[in-house]
Amino acid sequence: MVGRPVDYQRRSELLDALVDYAIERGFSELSWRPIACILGVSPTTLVHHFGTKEQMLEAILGRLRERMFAATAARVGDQPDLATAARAVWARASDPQQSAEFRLFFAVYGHALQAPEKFAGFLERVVADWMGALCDAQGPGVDPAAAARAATLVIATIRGLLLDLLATGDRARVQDAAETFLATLS
Amino acid sequence: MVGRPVDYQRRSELLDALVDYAIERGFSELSWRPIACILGVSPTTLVHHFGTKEQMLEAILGRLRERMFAATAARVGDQPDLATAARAVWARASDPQQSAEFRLFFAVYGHALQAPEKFAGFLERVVADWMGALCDAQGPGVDPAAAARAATLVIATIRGLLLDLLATGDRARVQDAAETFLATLS
DNA sequence: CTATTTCTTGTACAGTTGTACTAGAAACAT
DNA sequence: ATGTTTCTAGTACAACTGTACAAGAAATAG
Repeated sequence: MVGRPVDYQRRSELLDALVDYAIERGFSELSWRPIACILGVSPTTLVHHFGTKEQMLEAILGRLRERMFAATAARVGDQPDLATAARAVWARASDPQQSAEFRLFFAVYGHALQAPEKFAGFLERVVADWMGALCDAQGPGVDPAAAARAATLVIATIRGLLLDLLATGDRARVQDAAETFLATLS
Repeated sequence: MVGRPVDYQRRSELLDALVDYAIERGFSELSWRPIACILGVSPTTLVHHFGTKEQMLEAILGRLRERMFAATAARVGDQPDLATAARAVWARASDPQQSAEFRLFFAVYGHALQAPEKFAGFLERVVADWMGALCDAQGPGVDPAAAARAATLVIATIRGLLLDLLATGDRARVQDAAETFLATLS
């Protein structure tokens, strides 16, 4: 006998709702009961689909990373060089519509830095994913070390400026600095 | 009658121990009982000196900021220009001995971005403090807008590179990028 | 139909959380 | 010494945490 088949789509839909919830309410508000209440299901249902809370967190971070990386990698992939790729990344990152998403991103980042064992998957990819995309954007002819150097600087500067923008909301000053930086790339 | 005087020094010593504890154990492990256990006092003693947990957090963040800013501002103040000031800041920030401190810093930063009301004091100063110091380092003769632009970029790049270094541990690549950036300042 | 497995829910339990309360010890002014 | 205030500790409590368990409904294969 086979029995009722596992409903992977159900889990995937719940996971998307979980990520939305995390973006809205914040990383520190991830408890079974409040989440279940908002999603309109019972806590047991979430436990059934995601196992332990740690596994749920891992699933949320994975899906969040997929979403964020896919949204920017799509823009970066088509760009001819590093400068325009960096502009595309900054354009999306500094978009007010994405601010909640990036606030969650930095909350997870900070949390991960204080519990590296639990967030090894996140920490391994949080830089590497973008490094790959931004090195590719520079074309095959560039010296690998120089490409890595440039990509590292682009990632760091954009993230640092984003930290500033999200903390202060001083868009004029931060955007001014961003354009100064982006101008040095071309 | 006057009664027993308030022991401010006692509170200050406890606060320093609290900051040490937070740096060691992490921002998410700040509960009365575990802290009290490590400090060798009763939870009630902490409640007596710091009131509510929210007030304790505020006190910890304030003392942490004092410590970190004092340690770097001392180095920055004596520097003749922005380039050497930035080098001094980066030298301290990337020092492995300070890694736990900065891990806590970014954990708080991420947490604050998702609860701005609760961490208004932190968010107001997290950029402004350094902006002031780094604008001063450029001397009085520089155009204020240009100075703000340069200071913003220095803060953002250093923090972004630090995020990378703490996440990946790839000191060679990050230090390489840092030197490239610092070279553009002079 | 039956058997089997998944899905969902409600309940229960032990551990942790912040904090209020009580009470004694300690330190001051008079 | 007395009165008053702070300091410290112990206890208690209600809320919340993750998660285990039991039971019914739903979906499949035979």
